[in-house]
Amino acid sequence: MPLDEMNELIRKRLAKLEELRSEGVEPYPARYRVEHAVGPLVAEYDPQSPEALEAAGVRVGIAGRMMSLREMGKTAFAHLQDSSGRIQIYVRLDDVGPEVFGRFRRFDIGDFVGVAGVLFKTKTGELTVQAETVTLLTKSLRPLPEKWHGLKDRETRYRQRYVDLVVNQDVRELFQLRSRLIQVVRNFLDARGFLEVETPMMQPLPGGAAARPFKTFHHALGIDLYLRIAPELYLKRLVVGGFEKVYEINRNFRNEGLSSEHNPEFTMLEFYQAYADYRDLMALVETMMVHVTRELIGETTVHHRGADLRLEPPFAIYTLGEALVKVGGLDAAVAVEEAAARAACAEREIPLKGGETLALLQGFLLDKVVEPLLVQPTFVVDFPRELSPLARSKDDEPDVVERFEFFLGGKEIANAYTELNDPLEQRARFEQQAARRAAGDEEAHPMDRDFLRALEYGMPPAAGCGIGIDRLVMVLTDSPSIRDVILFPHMRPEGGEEP
RNA sequence: GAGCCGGUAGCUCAGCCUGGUAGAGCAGCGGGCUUUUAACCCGUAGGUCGUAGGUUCGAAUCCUACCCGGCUCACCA
Repeated sequence: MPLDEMNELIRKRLAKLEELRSEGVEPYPARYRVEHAVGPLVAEYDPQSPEALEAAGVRVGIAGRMMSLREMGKTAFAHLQDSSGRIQIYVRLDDVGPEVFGRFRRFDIGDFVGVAGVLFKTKTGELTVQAETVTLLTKSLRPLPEKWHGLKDRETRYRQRYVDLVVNQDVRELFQLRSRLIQVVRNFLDARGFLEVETPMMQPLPGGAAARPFKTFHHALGIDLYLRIAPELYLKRLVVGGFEKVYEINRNFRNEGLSSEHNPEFTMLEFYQAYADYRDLMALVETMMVHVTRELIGETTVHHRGADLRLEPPFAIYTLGEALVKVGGLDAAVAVEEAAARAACAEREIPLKGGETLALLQGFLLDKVVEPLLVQPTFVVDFPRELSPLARSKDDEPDVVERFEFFLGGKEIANAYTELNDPLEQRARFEQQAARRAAGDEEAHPMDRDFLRALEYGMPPAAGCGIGIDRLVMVLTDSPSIRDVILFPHMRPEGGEEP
């Protein structure tokens, strides 16, 4: 038995389990008829007066995990928790009889219990189920963390999220909010005629972003495959195919460092709209952000790291150059001169290898200097073409692309651009990237001939946008680490564990 | 990858500086208590002090290496 730590507490519970079993009580019954969820019961009956409750004689049947226990000789109080809430139960020898009461005395905190009984209010006014019978539904063998201080150890909380969820209500609520966020976003896009699609997460060529991919091998085909770093090139193929509004919400995988803002797999929303440009998507993102915030927070102000984020349109818009100078407080020359940008990087102790272009230096400065300052909702537009191999240039300024990034709470939340749909131009961009790759830049975008073929058939003018769901949840829930918004964040495996 | 901080009972923590062989609360166990709610009262049990070495008569405590986690930095355009 893999109960590795056969400590005294677990042995005691195993002994109780065997006792109950020997008395004919099945400690792991297959099913139980649950009549009521706890939350709605509390909502409906807690406002009622004790007298009204008694007169009504409301019979209920509930089930849940026992989270506390106060035994008093011939009676006991406990709290039962189900996914909708928590309610007190009152078990009395005279009500349930000696046999059931004797069994109940061997129930433990953490056990799943079914209770049938009548609602009443205690002296202190707490809505309570006076049990007529109690049924063991699952015997718990491991003790839960302490009732008062709970589970605080971050490592245990992340590794054993199931315990974290049992014990910490705020954690349950956070992940419920995350789920609702995705639902709200789906509804938002569905209502505007977008089609949700699924594209490959295993790709022969990892494209659509610049990042190191995870590599795997398909035995039957005898080929290497890469876990996708972005769905972009497949979603655009669908626009070629005639789906004018598409989106996908799912995981991207990047084989890079872990930090409070990076998990190797993370959730992206990407959406594409034909006949729209990046300005149209800016308006859409602005509307979406306000809508999502209202739906989830109930107002348009979000408290995040001590600041009040006001999600009220119109959001600020800066060009990259303006952001560097006006927000970042950098010398105006960094907008146009490589030497000035280089000097600014050196001043901020941003490590350089030498030979960086103005565009690359500006990218560094945006990330390091400006991004943390973009706390209120802000769009930054006009990125150098060099940093955006899949984006369309501006007609009057070919070295700049029609692109925006959206920042909130000092984090990059969204990245969008008018898509490059000129197949000849796209081929030339890929060739530039290939040259960089040949020069040793492993993150230069790979040449994707099938994608070019698709563009050659013709992709209508379109714009696309990616939104980092994890980071958005971090902002909305004021979470300091991405691990707090991912149910099972990646960690180094524990040593000596079974498969 | 580097620096700093942490790892002691199931959980939350103290003890470490100033070495003498481990403590509290909760949870557990036994007893009492038929409206308690951090229930209460009496009693009781529970530990490879992250791992492995070293120094020492003696190590949770000092030293070294390693493991795991957190934070910061680097990396991540």
